[in-house]
Amino acid sequence: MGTKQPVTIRDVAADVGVSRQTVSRVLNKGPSVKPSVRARVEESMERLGYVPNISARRMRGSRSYLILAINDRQRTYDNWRAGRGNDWVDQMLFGGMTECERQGYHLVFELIDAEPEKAQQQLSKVISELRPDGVILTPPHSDNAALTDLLEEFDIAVARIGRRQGGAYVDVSMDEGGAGFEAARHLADLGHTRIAYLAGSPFYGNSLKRLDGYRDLLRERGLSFRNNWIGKGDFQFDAAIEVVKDWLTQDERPSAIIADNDQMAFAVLHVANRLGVKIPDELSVVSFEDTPGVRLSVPPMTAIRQPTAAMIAKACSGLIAQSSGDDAGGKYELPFELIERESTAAAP
Amino acid sequence: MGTKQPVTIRDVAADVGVSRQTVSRVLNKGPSVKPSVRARVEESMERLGYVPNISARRMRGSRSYLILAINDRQRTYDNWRAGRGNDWVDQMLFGGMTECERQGYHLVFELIDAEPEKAQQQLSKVISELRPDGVILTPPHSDNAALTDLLEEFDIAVARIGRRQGGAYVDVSMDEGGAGFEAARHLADLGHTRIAYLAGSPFYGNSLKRLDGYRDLLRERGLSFRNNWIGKGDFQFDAAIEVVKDWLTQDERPSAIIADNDQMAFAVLHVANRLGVKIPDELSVVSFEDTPGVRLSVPPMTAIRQPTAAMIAKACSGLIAQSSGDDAGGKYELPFELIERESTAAAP
DNA sequence: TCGCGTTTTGTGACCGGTCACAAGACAAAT
DNA sequence: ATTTGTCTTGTGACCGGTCACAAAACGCGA
Repeated sequence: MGTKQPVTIRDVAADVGVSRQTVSRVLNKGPSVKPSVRARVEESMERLGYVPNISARRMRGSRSYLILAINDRQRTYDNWRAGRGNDWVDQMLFGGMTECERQGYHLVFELIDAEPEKAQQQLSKVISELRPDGVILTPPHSDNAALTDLLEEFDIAVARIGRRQGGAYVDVSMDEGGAGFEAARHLADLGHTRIAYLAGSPFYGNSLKRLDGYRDLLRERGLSFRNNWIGKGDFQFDAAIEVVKDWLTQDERPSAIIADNDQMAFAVLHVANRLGVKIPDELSVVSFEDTPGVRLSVPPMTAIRQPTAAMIAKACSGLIAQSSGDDAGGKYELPFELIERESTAAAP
Repeated sequence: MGTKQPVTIRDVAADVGVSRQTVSRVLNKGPSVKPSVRARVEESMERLGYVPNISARRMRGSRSYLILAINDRQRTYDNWRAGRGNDWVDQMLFGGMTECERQGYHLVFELIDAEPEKAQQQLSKVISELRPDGVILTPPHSDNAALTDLLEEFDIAVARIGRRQGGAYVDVSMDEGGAGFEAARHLADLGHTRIAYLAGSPFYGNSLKRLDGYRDLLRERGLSFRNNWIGKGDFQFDAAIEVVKDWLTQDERPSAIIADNDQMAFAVLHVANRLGVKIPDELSVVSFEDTPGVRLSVPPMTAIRQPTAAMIAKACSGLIAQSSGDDAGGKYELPFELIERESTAAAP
């Protein structure tokens, strides 16, 4: 019905009796404003309910107050279609939004295809339309050099989730090695000495880091390391099934298994159930991926939880700092969380 | 490194040898452009890689090409903190993004507190900053009249998810009555005659609609309706536990239970398991909420799935149409899906 | 009191589009 | 050939901020 007109910077200027520029300076916390004037302007902004128009600021100004978060279209589609219930986006939303809001920014999500050609084209379009101050790349886009190159051309700050090395980017990752170490330590503390490890892929850096962490713990505790207790599961349910079946039918079977992702952890549950091996009484399981699946399994699984919300929040604050001119890049490694549920217990 | 300059409307105009306005007209698919000129402009836009700057369009123009989707902050926080893995946001993201992209729009998510005072204030701020063409209100905000009033004042189109009645708004909901009917029919078709119903809240309209649907089916099939087989679960796990315990320990117990939400469906599983009642052999269960929890339960549950992605997509297209001037409002009721899993079987 | 450097404030142009309106082109009618 | 009406195209102002630069006010020593 009504057509409420928004309050502009001119309204405030007129109200206080100063120029637009002075109001603008107060707004941007610029220097060279007499404290008494600043106070009067701030009071007026508050009283009139002035809120700067983000589009106008973007125009002549150099900042757009927008952070763009890029997600993989296919994965989002799969989550939607299969109803797998990965809550990655929820976590991003909460972490990113909270931080952006705190700093007067807005977070915009976009879906981009993983296929390199399409990805570049789509990103290029969104960039031109929105001209965000920073872009957050999530896996698998974090690894796409064509995208970072493109963003560099446009002189837009970049944050990559799950990467550590290279470039003047804001890289936010989790301490994967520490997670491998911690998962194993949790089991060792429970008295386990026969700890097997269902590895993901040797081509995936983070997977190797976790495996190293596991090895370190074994060494530190003086536990024997057996090569055939490193299973090649390749992140697949089916492949893991075979490996676990093999392990559990040996004479001396492991008393605990660490799985590099949730699908393989499910495989452990599946085989154990079939073979009548009780979890956690006879076999403990730790997953490296805390998706809803492992939280709701029977029994609910002890898992390493990736600090997704915190990582996105860090990415946002890093990007905002960078586009404000201060620092450039920055590498952050955030702590994980080991969530104890009911799939781990004292060694039999 | 590089500082790639974006292509502007003037670049295209100069390239083709026409005025800015003509290019603008082609861009907006306006009338009164000679076909030959239109073609040349389009070719030039394509060749130069021209993409209109959304901020600039917003300035003088009346459209911002932004749709704002409002989510409840608390619920998002809970999902994050508890890791419950509700994939609502995933679904919204996929459905909304896809539709917006198709029409050259962008979707922006914001978190708003449910508390009326805060909600108004926060929404007002975001509106002033972003000036979106439309806002999607999701529960519980759909029911907040203060918000719709506010948006009307600003002359911004509104879409409400999960509402049906009143106002010149785009209302998108699910056929709740049909869902209640269908859940019961699925069971009746399996030969069940003793179907109990764990009701949610009598203060929640959709809850009542579903209950009515259930009643209709019973009447249509000539099945006996028993008042004490309508359980007051109030959407709570604990309350449902008591009701179900009572039902399953009676002489003549129900052979099937419909639960108004996933928490209560879990309660059924829990009690049945404790009492040694086998699901689905001795008792069938249908849930009204298809969250990851019920998909991953043991056994996975048959459930009514809300078409969240489709609802948001519809909301977006409705808002875009409305802000383009055509229609106003519009009430849409989208079909649900009954997903058969392993918690329902032929009556014993 | 004056001069000079520093701090504070103001002015006009501008960002990249769209709006309102005017002007030009062209075909049909007079 | 002139008029009239419609279709097509162009012009200048403008949206709401920020930039670059100029002007005014102030502080302080000579």
